[in-house]
Amino acid sequence: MNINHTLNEVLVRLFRNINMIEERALRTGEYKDVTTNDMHVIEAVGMEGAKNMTRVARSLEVTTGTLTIAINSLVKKGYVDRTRSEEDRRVVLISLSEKGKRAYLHHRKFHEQMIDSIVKELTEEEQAVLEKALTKLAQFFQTS
Amino acid sequence: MNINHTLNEVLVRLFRNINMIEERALRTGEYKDVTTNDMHVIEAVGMEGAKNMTRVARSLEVTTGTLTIAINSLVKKGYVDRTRSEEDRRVVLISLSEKGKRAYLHHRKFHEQMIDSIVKELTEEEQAVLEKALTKLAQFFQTS
DNA sequence: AAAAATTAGTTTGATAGTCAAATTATTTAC
DNA sequence: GTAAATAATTTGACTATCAAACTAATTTTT
Repeated sequence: MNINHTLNEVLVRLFRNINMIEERALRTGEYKDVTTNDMHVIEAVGMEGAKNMTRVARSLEVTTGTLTIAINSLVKKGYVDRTRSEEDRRVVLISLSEKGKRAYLHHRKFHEQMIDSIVKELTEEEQAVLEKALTKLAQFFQTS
Repeated sequence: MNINHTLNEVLVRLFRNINMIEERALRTGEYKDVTTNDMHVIEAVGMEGAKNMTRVARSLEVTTGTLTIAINSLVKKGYVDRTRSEEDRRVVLISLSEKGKRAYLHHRKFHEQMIDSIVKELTEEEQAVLEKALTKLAQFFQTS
């Protein structure tokens, strides 16, 4: 009961504030103009060369219309390059610009620091336990 | 490295999908018309009698203008009652209607089930580790 | 090879959520 | 009793989202 209560408190606070928290941590210096949403798009576009709109939209679980709007803004801000495919001229290829790649790595570093700050306090056994618990949590969400 | 990677994967997935997931779980039956945002407002209004706009807005970290919009919608949907204070007629008091209270409890039950489904799979030692890790995570967010 | 169907992406029209700044109504301070 | 402060709402602007209409290009059918 007590542990449940504490866990619930922590989880509720994390869930409620997660976007705000992450945004606050990420929107610094060079990346002031990147929203959390922009960052998710940047992550989905990824570092491994160009992807088409449909593929990225599907991975983000939004419509291509929604992605078009997001990409318009990211192109204007200079994080994403957009070109038409030569093989199939219906297809639009999007990829990260140099600035976009820097933002991607900045974001990834934030995540790595976050994980490190947790893991470094735990023994190996404890780490294994944590992994098990989080996997359970992810499963709960997938099936409910 | 390996554990770090797994932890990152799980956390990233949880963070990215948290709103969608919670919304899907909550918008059922009687509560089809409640958005995640509505639910956060309902939670902030709470069960312990009337609160004024400024107080609730501050606890949600939004402007009172934003809260006014949200409350307009929740009043229209029947989840929140709005009255003017008699002592100070500038003040607007908001509280949960009966329907609002039911929605609040529905939401809390979701969280409790979630916590139970995690905790019941873990030994007491394991529970302690999870709590420790999540507390660290919350601390990381508070200081970064 | 022309017409029809499909596919990729954009645009449009609608809704929700957000903020800053202007406005209204009321209370407090001098 | 006027001025200042406070509480809330309204306004105007922006982002995010979807479904549906639309445009352009490719593939399939006949």
